Amino acid sequence: MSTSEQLGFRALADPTRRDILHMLATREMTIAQVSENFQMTRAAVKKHLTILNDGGLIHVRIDGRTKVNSLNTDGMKQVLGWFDYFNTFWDDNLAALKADIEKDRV
Amino acid sequence: MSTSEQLGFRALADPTRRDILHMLATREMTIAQVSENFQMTRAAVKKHLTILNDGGLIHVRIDGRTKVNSLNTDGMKQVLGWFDYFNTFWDDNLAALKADIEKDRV
DNA sequence: TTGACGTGATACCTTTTGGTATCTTATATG
DNA sequence: CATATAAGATACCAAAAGGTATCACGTCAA
Repeated sequence: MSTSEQLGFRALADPTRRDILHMLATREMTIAQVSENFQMTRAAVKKHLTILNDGGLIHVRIDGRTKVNSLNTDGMKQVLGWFDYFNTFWDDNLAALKADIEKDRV
Repeated sequence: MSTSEQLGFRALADPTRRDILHMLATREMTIAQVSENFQMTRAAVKKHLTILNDGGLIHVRIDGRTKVNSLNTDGMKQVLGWFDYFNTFWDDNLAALKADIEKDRV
């Protein structure tokens, strides 16, 4: 049952990567800009960004010698899609919450 | 700053644990029953169930010498709540949609 | 009570993960 | 061109994750 959200969930497992996603929600950032917000080295941040990209949660745009990272909302939705399975069994509150999170119906 | 979903995301990172959650969506199961669905040993399954319990994603009920595992929908909702942060940025019209959901149960 | 059975706990092993340090490559800019 | 700068690549390390094997504990049934 290898699914597309496989690497997405792995990417979300680390708190640093979840923080990065929250940062990218407000603005797109280069690797250097993201690194400024953490105490780890730029190489470590780069690893996290690679994992986020592998999970389809961010999009990378090349701009000269810089790379601009932005949130990939489609990837986030795919991860959220995993929770669809439970809709049949859960109460209406969850369906409402999930609909609230997704900006439009898949 | 909420870190309540911290262990929840870690628990969801493993595909075996996600499969277990899908199983528990339909019915509650003992450790032995869950183990029947995987190739790994019962001890390994027990480890996964412990991690799921630490993440607040399942609930364990003691019944004599057996332990019955069931889905903890509240824990799942807490994980889903992490995605709520993005609502402000994903869609400007979300506020209206949110109001519709709360009012009319769309 | 005696034993079987369901589960818990521990030791141990291998692979993965998260991190640093270092070197190389590519691109602006003087 | 020369040089500083942004990012990629690799080697390496410690810790965590995922697994097995094994033994101990509690509970049910004969």
